[in-house]
Amino acid sequence: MTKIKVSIHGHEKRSYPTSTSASDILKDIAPQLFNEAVAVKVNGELRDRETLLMEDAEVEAVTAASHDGHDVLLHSTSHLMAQACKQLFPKVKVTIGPTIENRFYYDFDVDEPFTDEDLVKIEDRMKEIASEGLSIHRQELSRNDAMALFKKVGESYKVEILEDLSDDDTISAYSQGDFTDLCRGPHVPSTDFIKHFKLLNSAGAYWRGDENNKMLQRIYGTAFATKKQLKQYLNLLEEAKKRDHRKLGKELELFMYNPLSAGSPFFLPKGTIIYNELVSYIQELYLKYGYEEVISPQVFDNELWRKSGHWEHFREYMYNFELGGRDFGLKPMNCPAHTLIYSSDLRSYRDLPIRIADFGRLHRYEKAGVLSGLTRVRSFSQDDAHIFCSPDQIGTEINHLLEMVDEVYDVFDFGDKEITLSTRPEKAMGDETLWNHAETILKDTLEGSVTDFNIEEGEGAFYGPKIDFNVKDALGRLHQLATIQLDFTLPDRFDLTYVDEDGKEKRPVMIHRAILGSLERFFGVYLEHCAGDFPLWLAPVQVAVLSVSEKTADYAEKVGMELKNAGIRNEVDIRADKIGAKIRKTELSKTNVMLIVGEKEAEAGTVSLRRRFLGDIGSIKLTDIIIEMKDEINKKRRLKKSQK
RNA sequence: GCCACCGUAGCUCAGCUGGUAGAGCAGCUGAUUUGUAAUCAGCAGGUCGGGGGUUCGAAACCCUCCGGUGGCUCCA
Repeated sequence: MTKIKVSIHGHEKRSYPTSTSASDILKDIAPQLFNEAVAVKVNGELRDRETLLMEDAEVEAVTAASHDGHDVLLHSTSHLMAQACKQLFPKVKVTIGPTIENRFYYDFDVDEPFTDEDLVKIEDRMKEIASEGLSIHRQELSRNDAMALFKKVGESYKVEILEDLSDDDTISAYSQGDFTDLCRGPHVPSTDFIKHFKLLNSAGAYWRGDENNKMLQRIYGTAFATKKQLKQYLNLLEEAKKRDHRKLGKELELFMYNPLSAGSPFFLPKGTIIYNELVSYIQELYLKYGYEEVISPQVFDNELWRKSGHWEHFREYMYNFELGGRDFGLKPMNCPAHTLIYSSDLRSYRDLPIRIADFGRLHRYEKAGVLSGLTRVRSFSQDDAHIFCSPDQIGTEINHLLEMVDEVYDVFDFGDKEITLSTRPEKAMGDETLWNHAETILKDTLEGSVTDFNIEEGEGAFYGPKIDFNVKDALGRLHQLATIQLDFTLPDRFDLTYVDEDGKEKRPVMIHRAILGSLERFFGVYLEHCAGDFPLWLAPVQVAVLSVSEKTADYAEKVGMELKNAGIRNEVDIRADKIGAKIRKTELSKTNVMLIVGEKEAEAGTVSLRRRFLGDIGSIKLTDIIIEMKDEINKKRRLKKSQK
């Protein structure tokens, strides 16, 4: 019998007969890992634990604690759900059941949509099957055999999937008890590895995401290796619900909606203060980074949109109307307007780069079903700007932008960010040399100034490559905010030129960029990130002045007036309530600073300072606290988590 | 747009299988004059999302419209 040499990372090499399973080797070399391993990696490739080894190999135990292992567990849980579902509803047809971040789903073709009670039933059945400890087997088969197998059991979606595969593909099916599913795997060795899971919700989903296809019923669920992790994840979902910007927006009176303009938020006085602070912060940066802000029209003759290509590509999202025999469109983007500004004058290479910024209101007719809070709206504005530059200025501009993005995310306390460079797609337009030139510059610039970034080949826009920034919020969720997109087609469409050193007309490159992105969406994301606890510079009410009794009402008013004169937004509460009640009310409004004034303070000309998360701090001179607050506001300091 | 669920007072919600609406908070009025997360009492407040239908009778059942929520391929 041939022997193979196998090692488990961190352990010595040992010899085994060929066709020994990874499982047996694990058991032999590292029994403690054997118990935990949901799968193995053989020479770095993720495999079932029962994989038979045919040659020398390096084997790694994969536990559910690792990302890969968790993925295997999630995927196996989706199979378990499909099995339970088939048992309870024999008529359902299974389709696909992949894993997503911390969750899995499975789509079923079923006559009646699932009810909440159905989910409970399915979950209960899953628990039963799990505890049976059915072993999970992989079998590889030819495409024809697989087709025959799934045809026989009436799983037409699996047959459809098989039709798309080629004869050369390795085709595998996994079985557990009475359930067999077409699946690439790998899976956990048996159903009792699946202990801590929960079904979350169900929803309709089109087969292959195409609205022309049949509507399937999708069930989402999650699973973890330990009860504690599952609980943590469920807590995270709870926390997310608590700080949902729609809920906070209502509670803190920041914005509202009305059915008469669905998808278009009304910013209330408090929300408007925040919105305007965001805008003026960005305007400060425009001064620093050399941008020129403009205000451009809201409505254009559709001739503009035909020329820009929006009519062709974006028409279904545009608000259009006819007046006086002319067709008009409400602008969904600022870029065409900015090209008109650019071409309104003769431009020299000495003028470049020209950076035109615009907070113009944009309107896009989003489908009714996709509207959501501030994150998906029909009316919004962006911290939008277009940079017109020569091809050899691209690198400098990108560096400039990376610096700006860093500065902004630091102010808003977004620690981690993920950067993605998307390159030339197949249906790209524009000069290929220019594409290559630009991509090289983008790559080099990113490499020079950023520690880490992903490249997504072929994911760029048809008009140019782009860099996207995803930030992680306080709950670890990713949000795409900033984007930098090169555009090689719009300058062509509008025949934009500049006169170069050699006296010849050249084509500028256009860079679309936004840092906060949509202000509305950013507002929502940031509101959830800070859970409504705004730093002082953004807080709609920066100070609440509370009188202990009506005896000090006049003094409280005086304090409020002095704050106002110092430019500090404040509210004075002189109602005949007990101080405890006023404090409670103010705490619930998440107001950062409270100044409590009683007779002692009135006599001494001081205020008693109470800060959110810190509580009673004690008496302090009003002039001193004003200086401190002004400093905190000017420096845009934020309350650190550690201060809580 | 499509599927499911939801829409009751300003807010959060109760209202069982149909018998013509209720609580807490907020609001208003009065009393209390208060020292770091809720003082007491009284009053007022609702086309039960809109429209249509079934019924002796509809917040509840049916239809329809409006709005909201979760979703609608990071591949078997």
